[in-house]
Amino acid sequence: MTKKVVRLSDVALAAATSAKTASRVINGDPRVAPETRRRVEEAVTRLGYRVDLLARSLRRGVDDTIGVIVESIADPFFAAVISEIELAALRRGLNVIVTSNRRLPNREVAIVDSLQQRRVAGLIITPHTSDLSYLAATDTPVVFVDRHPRNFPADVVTFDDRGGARMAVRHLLRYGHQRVAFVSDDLEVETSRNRHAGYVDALMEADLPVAPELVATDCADAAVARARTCEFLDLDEPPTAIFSARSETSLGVVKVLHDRKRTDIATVSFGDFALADVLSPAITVLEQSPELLGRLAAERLFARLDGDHNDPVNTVIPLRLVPRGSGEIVPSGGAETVGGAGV
Amino acid sequence: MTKKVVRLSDVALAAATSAKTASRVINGDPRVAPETRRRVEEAVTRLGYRVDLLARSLRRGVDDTIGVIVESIADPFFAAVISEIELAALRRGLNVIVTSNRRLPNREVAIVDSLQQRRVAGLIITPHTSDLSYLAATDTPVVFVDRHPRNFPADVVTFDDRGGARMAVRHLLRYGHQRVAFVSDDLEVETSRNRHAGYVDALMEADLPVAPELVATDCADAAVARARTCEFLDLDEPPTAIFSARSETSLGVVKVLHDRKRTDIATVSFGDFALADVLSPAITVLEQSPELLGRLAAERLFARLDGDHNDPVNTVIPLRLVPRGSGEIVPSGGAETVGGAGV
DNA sequence: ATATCCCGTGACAACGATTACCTCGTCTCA
DNA sequence: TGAGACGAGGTAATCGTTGTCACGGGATAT
Repeated sequence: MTKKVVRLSDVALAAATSAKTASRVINGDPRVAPETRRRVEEAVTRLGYRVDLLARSLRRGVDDTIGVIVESIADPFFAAVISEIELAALRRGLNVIVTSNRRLPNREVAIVDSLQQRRVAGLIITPHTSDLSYLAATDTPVVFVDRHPRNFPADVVTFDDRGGARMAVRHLLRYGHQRVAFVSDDLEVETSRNRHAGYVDALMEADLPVAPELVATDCADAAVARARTCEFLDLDEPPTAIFSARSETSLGVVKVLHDRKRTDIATVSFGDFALADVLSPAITVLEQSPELLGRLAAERLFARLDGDHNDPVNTVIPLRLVPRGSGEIVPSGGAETVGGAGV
Repeated sequence: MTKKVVRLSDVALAAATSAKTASRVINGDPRVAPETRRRVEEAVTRLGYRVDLLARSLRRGVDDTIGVIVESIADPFFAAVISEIELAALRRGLNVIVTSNRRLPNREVAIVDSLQQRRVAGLIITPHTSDLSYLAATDTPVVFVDRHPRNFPADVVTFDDRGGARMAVRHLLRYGHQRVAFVSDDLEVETSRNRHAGYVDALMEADLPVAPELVATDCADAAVARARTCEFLDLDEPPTAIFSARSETSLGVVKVLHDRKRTDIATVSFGDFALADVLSPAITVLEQSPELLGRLAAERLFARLDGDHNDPVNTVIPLRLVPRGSGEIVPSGGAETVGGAGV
């Protein structure tokens, strides 16, 4: 029933040498006589020997694995990040263990612990809300992506959330909008907070008030974003433009605008998404490359693995506004209707 | 610099007992005196002890981990599958190692080996093209998802690809289409093959010929699908309907139809995708639930882990056609134009 | 000619936890 | 009262691999 697993000692026996020498061959140690090497290699292939990575890692003290923690694996944004990290790891011969915190703070800590208990070589984390500062006392290299960790300095790779949001809202204002709505996730999440700040920045610059009824910061998913967008449209003075701070929420906003045939309302999305360019109007987006985020994070981590002991590095990726139509719509209806041409 | 890690023996020492007893407490063995248990627990928290999972797994012979292999982590379909598997694993206290084969046959085998070398408790695999039949001789439980393995029986969870495709094409034929194009990935991939078979089934039933110029089976991604769709439209006798066998290709098809303002061409997509219901016309799809696929696969694997030794089970998930508009468009232009009303 | 060094090799311990197997009282029931 | 059962706990072996150290012998240095 249970197959007997081939051990290194079996190989050694078959090759008429010691386990240690067999180990040398396996690990490419040059100090082995050609003839001996040949015998070991022959035995390895004949017996179908394969290293027990658990035993090796236990002995070595570290595992050839990096742990990645994101918020949700199913989110296309994080999926792309992960995929890129995996590719980078593959090139370096490292395995990747992916986990998601699902926004549960205690799970976040549990995952980090569990990965450390596996002796991962390094970690790439999208921090949620937990205080992970105890990681600083550990010798596990950690790189944070998309958000900063709380209470301690570390390598971080983020987007220019605030600047990007400011740019997006400025863009809308330039087209004459006065009532720009803001849709985002909870401000507890750093990215949302920063994007909100950028939104406020742009309004302040233009001496426009921040209208509370136009700010929805509880959109954890597209469904909530839909509901909030409906509420916006039902206001006495509805917004003439909507800035969605996340592609997930953009899906909700766009859905409602189309259902209600209110595609006269301008829209800019923080983050591109599939088909954004196919809709009519096509959606103007702030393009952020999750692939780049993943790649830079992996590079940073690898540098640490290679012994880089310099101060933490803060990498900020700039964003690009891609005008496609929805963000270049000029205001109509609303307040203007009163004294204007009407519909 | 390097932190000294707390070992079980340190805990035992602090609790004035033996490593074995400390181990008993850690593992919830009931045969420990309350007082001793308390001392150990106190020592554990005070010293911040955490099990070395590598050592534990080495000794136990298996790791509390399941390995998942998909084609691409970035693909929303697989991302959803993975996410669901991870959730199921979480509930069972198992870790998940996710890897992608990236369609490289040799990488596929390498990954399986590497996971086995980690002594994973089980595997969930989307097989690509490699012969993995050697897994049958292993005692690692394996569940295949989305496709069947080559050359050996095993637990498999798939969708009703052929039946679904047949249903979709029948649906189009019912609306009067005579020239239905087929867009898919390489037929080397089993799902594509089955969906193509379903397409042929439906045409044969209706005594319609399979026109080679309307069949594109090389669409590995949306970009190729776009190119092929363009070619379709440029034919002397273009199709009046397109059946896209994968949501990834659907993105390409839809993009071209919109760019060229040819939304008069009917479309059905195998697989739903974000915003499919927002486009105009909204896209008629065969709804397949990657979440369900993931859940069922996990359940199957867990059953095996729990000692189920019955014959392999073949689970086929039925599909549902969701009419949204694009699949209910009646033919126009093309051959009809000759004797018809014209545009 | 003797000391030194390197090469190829192997014996042995250690990585950290668990399992198999005992010991030693105390309790229960005949 | 004696025998077995049971509870609590300990000792030593083991999981498979690799780092440490030692060793014999030929080559090189002095």
